[in-house]
Amino acid sequence: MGKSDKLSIKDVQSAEPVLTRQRKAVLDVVRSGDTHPTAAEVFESARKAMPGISFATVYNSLRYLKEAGLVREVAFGSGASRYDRETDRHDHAICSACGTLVDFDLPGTVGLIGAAARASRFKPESVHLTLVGLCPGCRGRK
Amino acid sequence: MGKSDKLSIKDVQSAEPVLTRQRKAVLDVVRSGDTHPTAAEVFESARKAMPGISFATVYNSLRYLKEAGLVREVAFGSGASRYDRETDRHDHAICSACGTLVDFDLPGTVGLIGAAARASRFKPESVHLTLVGLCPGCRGRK
DNA sequence: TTTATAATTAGAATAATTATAATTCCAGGT
DNA sequence: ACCTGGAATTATAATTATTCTAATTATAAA
Repeated sequence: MGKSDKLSIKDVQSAEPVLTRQRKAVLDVVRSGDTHPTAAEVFESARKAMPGISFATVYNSLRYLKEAGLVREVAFGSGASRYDRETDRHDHAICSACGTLVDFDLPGTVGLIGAAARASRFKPESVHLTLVGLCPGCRGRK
Repeated sequence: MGKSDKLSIKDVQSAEPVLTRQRKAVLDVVRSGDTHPTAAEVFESARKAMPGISFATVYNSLRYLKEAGLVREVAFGSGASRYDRETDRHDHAICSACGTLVDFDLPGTVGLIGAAARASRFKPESVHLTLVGLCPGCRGRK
């Protein structure tokens, strides 16, 4: 360690997320590719770009980025949480056979937010639909 | 194997779940009350009815009951999975402040299953909607 | 530069879950 | 009844996932 790496961040405004080098590296991993990596997978990839990064920093960064609205945490069934690049609102399909997680957008989902809020008495923030079924691969293999 | 072709009672009933005393105790815990207990909470409650039951049996039973379609596993955000009695299809609302998980049913959700299957190319099995927002309690407290 | 604040790191600690191996339970057959 | 085989249960160990702590380093402000 002991390498002095200064990052000058210009025009930082208090409302904007602070992207340190580590956080940027983590964000880049989540954004690259269309997978939904676990924290462990993010750690492994981030290490290639930044060998000194620690597991704790990956978790800290993921939490920070999640709170900043730059990534989304997706928990499905059992196992580790997965992280999704935050693009627009979207829905998820999960394969009941192999666990594959796929994004798709169903315009009709947002139309249910009002009814969902009324039925649950929650003040709504977001909605999404989850489809459980067989992915194309497992469907053929069956 | 050689002597008889007739099906045993066990074979005939193999499609039905085998509810041992322990599994019944676990099932009763999940069914009683309208909470969504974690495995640890199920263990604690099941112990009152059956002091000798072990944590491993609770996990084994929950997995068994889940595969038998008698309970459902719900993973939300981070922390432990929660278990839901399997009644009818329903949707979930999760409080972004305190983590409260509430069931509700939105008839419109099932209407989206076809479109969701088409968009994702999955063979559909089930759908459900998740609303994230503030529960009535947290809404007032804010 | 000095000071204050915040981020990063390594590793320990905790939480959640699954696996292993020994024992017990129970149904069916002799 | 006794024996036997397979499944279930148990206690415990092991694994996996996540969070916490304390020391260090970086950044921004004064």
